[in-house]
Amino acid sequence: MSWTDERVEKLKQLWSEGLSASQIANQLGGVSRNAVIGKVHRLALPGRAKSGGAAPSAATRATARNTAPPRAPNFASRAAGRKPSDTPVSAPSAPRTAGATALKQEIVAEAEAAPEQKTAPDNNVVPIMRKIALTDLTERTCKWPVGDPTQDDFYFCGCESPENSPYCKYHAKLAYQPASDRRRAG
DNA sequence: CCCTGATTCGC
DNA sequence: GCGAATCAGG
Repeated sequence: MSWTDERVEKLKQLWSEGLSASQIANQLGGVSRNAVIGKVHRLALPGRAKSGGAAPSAATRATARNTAPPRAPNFASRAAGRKPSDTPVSAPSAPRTAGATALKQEIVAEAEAAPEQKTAPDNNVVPIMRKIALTDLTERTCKWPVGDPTQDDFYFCGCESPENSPYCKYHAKLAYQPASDRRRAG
């Protein structure tokens, strides 16, 4: 994936809105958080403000950096040692499309299509809902939507999900059940 | 462990 | 220019 004008614009926008690099990487799709940070630097965008008011500036950072120059393993090849844990993964609910609007629509659709949540899960009480916000979702948090996205009490499950699955163990079952079974599993 | 941004440097 | 590996820290 390359840095097209549009993607750079999105990057600038999200970064200025205070989203973290990993969150931006997720929204853009196809890039790692490192890529985002690297791009931010190349664009010379303002980094995240440091402590209170005092200006850390170059001096402080330079000093801190100086403490760790002797890095450069350089033995063999780094390429060989690279771990391919950079799975794009592309979850079903991955944005990828356009802006927040599209994202929200997608979520709404998903929420309406999937769970029947009921007000009383009853004997079906799910594990532990961390009740996290959209912006707190990561690759390993359950992205199961709970409630009405247009309501204030909407949240995502947020449980631990197995790295590849967009859902936690429990919600993965619900999500991937045949529609016929889902009717009563609610 | 999870996460954050910052930097270096092979590509 | 790009971004993984790494560092430094919460």
